[in-house]
Amino acid sequence: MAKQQNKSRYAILGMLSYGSMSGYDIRHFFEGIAGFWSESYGQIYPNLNALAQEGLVTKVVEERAKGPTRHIYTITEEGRWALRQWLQQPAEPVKERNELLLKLIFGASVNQADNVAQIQAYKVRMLEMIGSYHIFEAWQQEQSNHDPHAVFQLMAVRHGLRTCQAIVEWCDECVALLETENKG
Amino acid sequence: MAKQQNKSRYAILGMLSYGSMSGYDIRHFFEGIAGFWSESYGQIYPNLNALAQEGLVTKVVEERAKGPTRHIYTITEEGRWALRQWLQQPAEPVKERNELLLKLIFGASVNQADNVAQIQAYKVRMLEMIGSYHIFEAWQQEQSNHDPHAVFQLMAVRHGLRTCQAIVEWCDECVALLETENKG
DNA sequence: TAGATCATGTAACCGGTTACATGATTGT
DNA sequence: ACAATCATGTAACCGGTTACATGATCTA
Repeated sequence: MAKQQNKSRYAILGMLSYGSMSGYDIRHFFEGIAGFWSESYGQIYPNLNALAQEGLVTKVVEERAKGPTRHIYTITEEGRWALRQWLQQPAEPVKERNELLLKLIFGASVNQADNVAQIQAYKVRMLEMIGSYHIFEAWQQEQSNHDPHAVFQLMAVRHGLRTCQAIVEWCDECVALLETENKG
Repeated sequence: MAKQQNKSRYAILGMLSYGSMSGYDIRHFFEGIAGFWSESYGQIYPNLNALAQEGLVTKVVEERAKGPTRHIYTITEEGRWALRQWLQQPAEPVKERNELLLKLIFGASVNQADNVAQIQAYKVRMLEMIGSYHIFEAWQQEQSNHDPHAVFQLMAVRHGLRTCQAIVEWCDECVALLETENKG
């Protein structure tokens, strides 16, 4: 059980529920959504073919006067059904594997400076992400309010903001912790 | 570049920097640390052998009167050096793939109730994790204060606590967001 | 004219999980 | 007697990334 997951399938299917698009478009959406999901071409194109063969999506080759040919995929009724089915299953917990945390619990093997550097770098990355989340949030707010996907995208952004902010505070706590440790 | 990572190697090496132990012990530590890292036997035992062949660890078979034989591994000086080398490299950012968030951005395809259920289940899991973090925190506080690893373990726990708490707040925000959406 | 972007795809590789096999010991 | 835990290991599988191949078009 819990075998044969292939979440890429559903990530692709879900994107096509937004509207018809190409594999290239799908890739870009996830790149833009900054953080919580990623898909590589090596996963997208083969899955798109499989999905088409199973009748969950249809494919139209768009020959254009200028620019390379685009393969536009459209979700079918069966596809929407399969997506809904998956959406209703409880999301399985993320198996985290946080390298920073792993390095930190072995922190006794290195200097305090090494540990602080590691934490500071993490904090910088979080601040950068907060910045891009803010940009997305602002951009999204001034978009059409009638977009049914808007609320859900806002949720994703808020998730990123809240967790990143929590981690920034945690970074400060850690550095303080190391400093008192060194003094006492 | 960035190829050939195999973080399991270093997770194992790091554990052995705490003290000599068996593959079974290593597995259990990560299970207990609740959340931020996991290792399976299918990864531990082969890696332990490879590490031994490279001279980064040594192996002693402990024949016991009672109970199965244990293979106790000890980190060598070369092993400590390799570990330190890795610890000093900046931790590469976690590639998140959060299924809950993925499901949520496709939330327009299902009922409000489905989305709320998904979020509530997530919240429950977070509250459970907060509970186990609190237990670990309390247990750890009353342990020997002279353990050089204690601060670092505390950091890991604090990380878990802060992020989980942030997510709990986020869950409430999301449910509120959905409710106003439905009314307005 | 060189480099970035658009666009599709495949092959190789690999980290990691799951499931299975085996067997002793301890607790109920 | 049965289940759980202790303990080590392997084989199969697979999801996913990286790197490579190809070629058009747009821009500096």
